[in-house]
Amino acid sequence: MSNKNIYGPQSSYTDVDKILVAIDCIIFGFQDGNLKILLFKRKVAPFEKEWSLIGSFVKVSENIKEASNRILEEITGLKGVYLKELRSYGNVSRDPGARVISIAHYALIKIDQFQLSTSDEFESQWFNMSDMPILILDHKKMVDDALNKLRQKIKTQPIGFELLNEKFTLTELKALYDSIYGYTLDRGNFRKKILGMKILDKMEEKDKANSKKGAFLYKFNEQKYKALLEDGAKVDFF
Amino acid sequence: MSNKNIYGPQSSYTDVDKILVAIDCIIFGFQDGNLKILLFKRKVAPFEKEWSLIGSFVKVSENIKEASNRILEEITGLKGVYLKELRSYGNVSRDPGARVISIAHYALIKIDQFQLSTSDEFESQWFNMSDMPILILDHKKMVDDALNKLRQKIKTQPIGFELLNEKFTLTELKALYDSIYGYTLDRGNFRKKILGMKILDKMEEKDKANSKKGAFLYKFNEQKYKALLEDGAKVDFF
DNA sequence: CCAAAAGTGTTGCGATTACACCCATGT
DNA sequence: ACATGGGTGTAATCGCAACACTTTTGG
Repeated sequence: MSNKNIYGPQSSYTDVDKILVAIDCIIFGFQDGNLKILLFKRKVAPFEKEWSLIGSFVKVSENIKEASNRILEEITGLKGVYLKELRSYGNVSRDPGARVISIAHYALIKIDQFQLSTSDEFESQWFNMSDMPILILDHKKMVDDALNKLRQKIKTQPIGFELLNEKFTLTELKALYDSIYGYTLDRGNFRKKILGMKILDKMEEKDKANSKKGAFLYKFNEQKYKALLEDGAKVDFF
Repeated sequence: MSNKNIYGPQSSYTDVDKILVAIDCIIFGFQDGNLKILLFKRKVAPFEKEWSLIGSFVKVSENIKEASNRILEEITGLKGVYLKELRSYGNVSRDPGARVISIAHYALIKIDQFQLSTSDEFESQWFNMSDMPILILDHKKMVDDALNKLRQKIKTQPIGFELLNEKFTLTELKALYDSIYGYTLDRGNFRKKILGMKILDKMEEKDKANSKKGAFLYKFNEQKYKALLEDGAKVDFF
């Protein structure tokens, strides 16, 4: 058995293959009770007029984290967006144009604070998860994987707030969970549990957009949440 | 704002950077009640005689999954090993030798079925997690991340069995969880819960290695486990 | 006979579920 | 006054942690 390809005596940095590395972003948003995804229509061949995720190649001189943030900022104009690595997609044949390894990332965006790039270079559109168009390459698989990751992660980490405005009602928060999970939680139990965690600050104001009575607005309190974790409490959202 | 770097009209496959892509493997094992990791001593500069993970560069002609399996087979001689992507490590300065993006993978191995490669090209050794040596580059970070991933994943997926022989005692299984979590579970509650799931088949034989009375051997039954999932049961190990 | 590991039983508490019920208010 | 969404209360149930108890057998 030869170990020729493993790091070791024979290995060097000069006689090995270099490969194109890309970042593709699954951008999630939430509006009107629906989880949404931001997609882009390609204006040139190949795949002209087809829908896809947004992405870019990684430069030799930039970190992966820098590359992913660069893309998101160029598209949304927002800095400090919630952005995490999903996983890599590295099949030889995944992109007929060239051997490209894509490291997919997913982002959670507050749609209200977001406005599409004024540049008209790209045609972009928010889609409900339920009526997404066909996507190029393996982008559909990336979206499916990202949604599963989101479902899993939102159970144990307070990331739902990344999709809502700073101030939100409990009804909105529950609607967010409902739309991500794809089924309906119990109203009463939801508010008891979430309020019981004491990581939300109640505002004075009410939001009367959806009811005559009006619903109190809340803010996520990161300090209280971190204090919880320090205490070694097991934090489980729904 | 320029979108020059984003996929689009100006983008092409020819005028962008190519980068070295590597796989590094965190190889876990379990023996004598201890979670262990397989490390390798480099025999040449740079980092001569220092400990590191095993790895290799990805070839243009091979899928990432193929590359990771190739590495593991060359080292362990085993096929079909449990092997999953951890995440990518892509800082520009992580490897002083060159810009290398590493996609770390972690493997779970049944140590008893494993024997070190007869080749003496590499010096390798199993270490308890508690007395690992200093590792090169960002390999320590990779190991820490892999351990956290393992702790998290073993709570919801039946992957512990990958580290044990096909037949094992409940005491061994509990010791595995203990060593991964770093604290001790209650004996009685552990066996009640795991047996209650009905995904283990009890053998006729007993293992008398660790007690006069002898402990029954069990096998993981994948079919029963999958049936559980089909039923939509929420499966939680400890 | 007794130490030591394997295996079983019991009890109480806290979290979760599935509801039912009140509140405020714009039309 | 009533429909509608907001907000609260409660009883039954489940799961789990803690801990005590029994069984087996080699030395």
